[in-house]
Amino acid sequence: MRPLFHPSVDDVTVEAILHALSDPVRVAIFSDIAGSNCSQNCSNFLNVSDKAIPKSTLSQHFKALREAGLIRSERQGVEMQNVSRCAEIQERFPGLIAAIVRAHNIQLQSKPRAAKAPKRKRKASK
Amino acid sequence: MRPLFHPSVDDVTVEAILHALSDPVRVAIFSDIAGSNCSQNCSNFLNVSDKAIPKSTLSQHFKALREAGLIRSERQGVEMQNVSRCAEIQERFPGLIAAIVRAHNIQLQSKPRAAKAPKRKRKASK
DNA sequence: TCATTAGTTCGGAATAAATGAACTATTGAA
DNA sequence: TTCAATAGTTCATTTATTCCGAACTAATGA
Repeated sequence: MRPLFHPSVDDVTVEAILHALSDPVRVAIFSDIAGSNCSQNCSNFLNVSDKAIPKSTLSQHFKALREAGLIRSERQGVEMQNVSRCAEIQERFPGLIAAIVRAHNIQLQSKPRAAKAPKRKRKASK
Repeated sequence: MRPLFHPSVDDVTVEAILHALSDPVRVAIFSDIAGSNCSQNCSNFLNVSDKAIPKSTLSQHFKALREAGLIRSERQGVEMQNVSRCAEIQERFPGLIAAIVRAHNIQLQSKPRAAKAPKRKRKASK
């Protein structure tokens, strides 16, 4: 199997980071990984934000985080260990990750139930 | 014409903000609006990041910024004036917007030419 | 070797974004 | 008032992304 791609920190873009963390599942996963000092495997997140997530979808979410430069994934035996790359990103974009994680926590506290983005209110005419 | 929708600051989500600013055109527009103290109309941005943007697309970008709670748009005569809602968001998510704008500026300085995702195989000159 | 576990990749359906064309609102001039 | 110009929005169609079940790969242990 080809090795997983990890961008150099110099190739990491703000856009990619924001896009990766603009998904409620991914920001929850990343926030968890970044907040723990030990590495986390994927299967720990088969249930995030109170709903089951298919493992193929989970895998894509991890890929998005990885290719945005937010995490580093390394196979360790039969499972994958994921650690955050906060320290590197902090050097390139000081305060960015911390501010996002902090804002995410504030939101969790203010709205314990609804963490989703505002959906379209209008019904499609077709 | 139905009035433009602006979410209450309490309904603003981190996800929506990050999603809105994960697009290179939108973050450029927002950064410009947030950095200037006078309001800006849409047409000022028909050329952003060295490429022409169709006005229908621009309109959608402004809508995205507006519905994420990042800007407030008000018609003034024949044109639309846009101001940032940084102050409100700062109260809800302290430091978030500032960190993103700062990171965006850092990226502009480090890569004055390529602001897009790293698709092409270009030698990284570090 | 085979079974199990953990994750990736593939392919098609569902969803979202980009944009030319048509439309709406406001202003100013005739 | 009527017409033209300007500034944006909305619609409809094309294009790109995302989701997720099924099939696949890699490591481990019996």
